[in-house]
Formats: sequence, C-alpha cells, structure tokens
Amino acid sequence: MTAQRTSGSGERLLSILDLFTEDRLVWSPQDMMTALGYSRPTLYRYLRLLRETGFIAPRPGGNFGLGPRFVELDFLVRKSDPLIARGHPHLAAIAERFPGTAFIVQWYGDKLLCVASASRDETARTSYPRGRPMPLTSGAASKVIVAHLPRQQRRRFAEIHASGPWGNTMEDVLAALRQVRREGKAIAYGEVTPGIIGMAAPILDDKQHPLGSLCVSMDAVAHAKTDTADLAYTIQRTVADITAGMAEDPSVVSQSAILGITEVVI
Amino acid sequence: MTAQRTSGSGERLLSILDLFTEDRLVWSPQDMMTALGYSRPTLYRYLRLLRETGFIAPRPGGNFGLGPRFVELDFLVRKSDPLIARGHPHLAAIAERFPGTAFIVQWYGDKLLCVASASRDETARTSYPRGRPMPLTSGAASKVIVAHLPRQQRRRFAEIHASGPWGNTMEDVLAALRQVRREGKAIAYGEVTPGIIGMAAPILDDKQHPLGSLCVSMDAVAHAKTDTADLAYTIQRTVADITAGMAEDPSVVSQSAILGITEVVI
DNA sequence: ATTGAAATCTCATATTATGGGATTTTTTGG
DNA sequence: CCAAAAAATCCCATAATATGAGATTTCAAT
Repeated sequence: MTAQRTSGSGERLLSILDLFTEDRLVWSPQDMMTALGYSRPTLYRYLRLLRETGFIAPRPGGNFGLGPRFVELDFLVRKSDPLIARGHPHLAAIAERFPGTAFIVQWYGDKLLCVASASRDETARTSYPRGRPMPLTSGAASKVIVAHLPRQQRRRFAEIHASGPWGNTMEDVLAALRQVRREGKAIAYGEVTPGIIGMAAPILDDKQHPLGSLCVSMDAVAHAKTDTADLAYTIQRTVADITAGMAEDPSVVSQSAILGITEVVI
Repeated sequence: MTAQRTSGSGERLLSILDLFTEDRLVWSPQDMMTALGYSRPTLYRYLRLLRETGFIAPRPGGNFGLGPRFVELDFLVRKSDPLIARGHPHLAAIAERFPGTAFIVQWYGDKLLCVASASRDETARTSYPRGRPMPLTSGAASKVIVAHLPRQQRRRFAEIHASGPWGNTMEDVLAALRQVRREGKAIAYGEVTPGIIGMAAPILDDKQHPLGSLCVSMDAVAHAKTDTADLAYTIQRTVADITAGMAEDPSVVSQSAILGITEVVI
C-alpha cells in the first residue's frame, strides 16, 4: 500500500547530490562513504559518472563540489519554467514603480524557492535570493500558497503549525488562511526578516491549485511611503496577467528572463 | 583498454536530463521513450524518481521540463565554485571602469561556459549569457584557454581547427597559440559576434593548467574610446588577484556572487 | 627513492533493474 | 454525466548488472 517500487541505484546516485548543502559545499570521498554507507568501489563509480557528466567537479585536496552542469541546466530552467519566463518582465515593471524587491516564489517539495526577483536598487536585498529555499511557515509569499492548498493539506498544515505566526490555535490558523483566500492576498509584518513588510498574491493553475506566489517586500520606511492599495492592485493584476498568459500559450519564453536574471547591472 | 565499467542504470537515468536542450525544453514521455529506447515502465520509473527529487517538473499536456532543483543547486554552485565566488566582485569592479561586459568563462567538457558576468548597462548584452555553452573554437576567452592546454591537446586542437579563425595551417594555429601564451592575453575582433571585440586572460591553476578565462567584450565604438593597454593591464592584474586568492584560501565565498548574480538591478 | 594514501581494477555473487502484459487512473469526446 | 481512449502504474518471472571484498595500481609527499 505504502511502499512504491523505485529505481534504487538511481536513488543512491542522486543521494550524492543531496549531500551538498549551504553548510557543506565540499565533500571528500571518504566522508561521502561514511555518510552514505556505500562501499569504496561503488562510491567511486558514482563519482566518476557524476564527474564525467559535469554534475560534480573536483576541488583542491581531492574533494568534490557541485559542477558547472548546474549552471547550464539552470539556464535552461530560466528559459523553460513558465513562472519564470512569464513572470520576469512583470517583476521588472513592478520594481520600477515600487521600492523594495519583487520576486516570484515557487512551491516545491516542502519548501518554497525564490525563482526570480527584481529590485530597483542594490541595497534592497532579500535574505532569500534566487535559489535559496525558504521555509513554508512564514511570510506573505508563503501564506498565500498555503491558503490555496487543498482542504486536507491545509488542515494538516494548521495542525502542525498551530501556535505559529499565523495564529494561536488550529482554528485561528484556518481562519487566517480562509481570510487570505477571500482577499486573494496576504500581508506579513516582519515574519521573515524583522522590519521587512511583505505583500503577496497567489499564482494558481487552471484548477486553482497554487503554483507559487508573487511577492513585494520592503522595509518599514519605504512601506510607510507606499500606496498600499495601489501596490495590492498592481500585484493582483500582475498575477492575473501571468496566469492568463500561461493559459493562452504555455510555450512562450521571455528573453529578459534568460538574459536579465543572470546579469548584474551596476 | 578503452571501455570503462560504469554504472549503466545511473547513466540511463541521467540520459533523460541530456534530452533537454535550448531547442527542446519540453518532452513528452512518449517522445522520451522513442528517443532513448526505454520501455514504458522503466521510463516512468525514472521519471518518477526525477520528479520526486525536483530535477524535472510536469508541464501542461502531460509533458515534462527541467525542475526547480536546478535553481537550488545553481545557487550552491554560485556559493562554492571558486572561480565564481572569487571572480564576481572583480567583474563588478571592471564593469564600473570599462564599457561592455566583463565575464568569466569556464572550460568544461568540450565547451566553454560563461559562469559569471557583469556589465554597467543593460544594453551591453552578450549573446552568451551565464549558462549558455559556447564553442571552444572562437573568441578571445576561448583562445587563452586553448593556448594553455597541455602540449598534446594543443596539437590535437590545431590539427582539427587548422584553417579556422586562428590560422590557415596547423602551424599557423600553433604559432598563434604560442604568441598568446607568451603575451598572457588574447584579443579577438568579431570572432564570436560581428562588431564585438573581446580581450581575455587565462585563469590557471597551480600547475599552470587552464581553469577558465576572464574576458571583457565591447563593441567597436566603445573599444575605440578605451585605453587598450589599461584594459589589458586591468584584466591581467585581476586574473592574478583571483589566482592568488584561490591559492591562499580556496574556501572563502563572496557574498556578492551569491546575491548579485541573481538580482536584476534596474 | 620510499612510504602512505587514494583511486581503480577483478570477479564471483546476490541483488535488482527490466519489460511484457494486465490493471488502474486520468483525460477526452459525445 | 457517462463511455471510450489514452496515459500511467502495477505485477512478476527472468536476465542483467550493480555490488563489495580484496588485490593492484596510481598518485602525493617527504
């Protein structure tokens, strides 16, 4: 009932990539062996394959780090992911009109990932740049996604995160999510980073399931000077645009997503 | 003698990722089956594994594209790759002083990959943004790398690419490479893109093997207004800095590489 | 040169990946 | 809303191959 038959060898191969985290970017074969419990020949077989395909690369001291293949494949993701390709030009437009950072967050596994972002000036930097996973448990970007999960998942979430930032009891959390759903947007004051206010709207697919969210975050000073209603309207209109665009032609690719995201303009 | 025993199942799993190219960003399971020759259950087993790990993601119409995992892993590459982490702040500094685009190219397999780039204004865009592989056969960034390959590989390269942009005979090519090695830099006029001039210096490891190169490219108008000697000096000094920095502490990570590369500043 | 560690190779064995065909789930069309 | 087609998954016997102990080779440092 529960157990699914799956490709064990491939799983073990990919497990090597799981080792690399922000806290541990470089691994020695010896440490991999003990961490994963593979025998020496097996590990080295996997390492050779991953090295030959560019997924890992040698580092000084006989160690290994992640390889250039990911740079190449991330480029293709920027071209092909509808959320990124569609969303990026909109982000740039929002960033022109409002202070702070405009970004798109994608729901993925049990976490959120910023997959695209734009800001008017360099100083407005989020603590979650593109690619760093963020917890599903706090912030406006997160709340609008959770609020649009299927009923059952919402309940499970509320059970686990009762007495979190969104309420003191499970009923509180569910009520908060209900309101977010009704309003179609969420605002969070300093939930992720103290002093930073975020406003977000959900990006839904044709079945109203959440794909991700569009969020604008700024510090309190900037927020005080901002027309909140205008911002909310802009975010929601943009989300509607993105959704409509994806529905009518899912294959279109934005050039700015390809070029812009990678470049640093001073 | 030639054949190496390797993990066949893992190879087949990774072959699925090879399918995705700039020309074909989305694949149906059916097309994958015929392209790779796997049976239906086998393919779907692989697809499930890759989907569960975020390496591929469903797309409208029952298709698949590359997944968000690559965004996450590219973020880690930006943090851990010494060339990127070390080089990025320098690129920003160069871009402030000179027009055009400053970028770092990495040698990888039989191609080159731009892994980091910076430019003063948005209009100065290369045709090879971060992540798009470029051929090993033309441009200044390429020439300085080829020029520092081991003797044997240089010869093989010259044989294959005699009568290319770098010379009419094999001897011409070898002589050109020799001169590049002597000067420690290369200049190319419109080899990659018509009207664009590139100047590059090699980034070498402690054994003088090429890791990649640092290149500055600009159009003819900007080039005419630029102090070429100053530019050359700057590039070479920067490369020396990067090399020295990697030698003394290969583990240091630049914040600007993490944040800057992903953000778009208007 | 000498030593120690790291990486690779050999090969018998057990493990498991594989694909034909049946079955279930999902989508499409009436 | 239901029927039919297509897509995805399941089952399982079999062949294929991934695995690890130990020997061997390569590489690094002194």
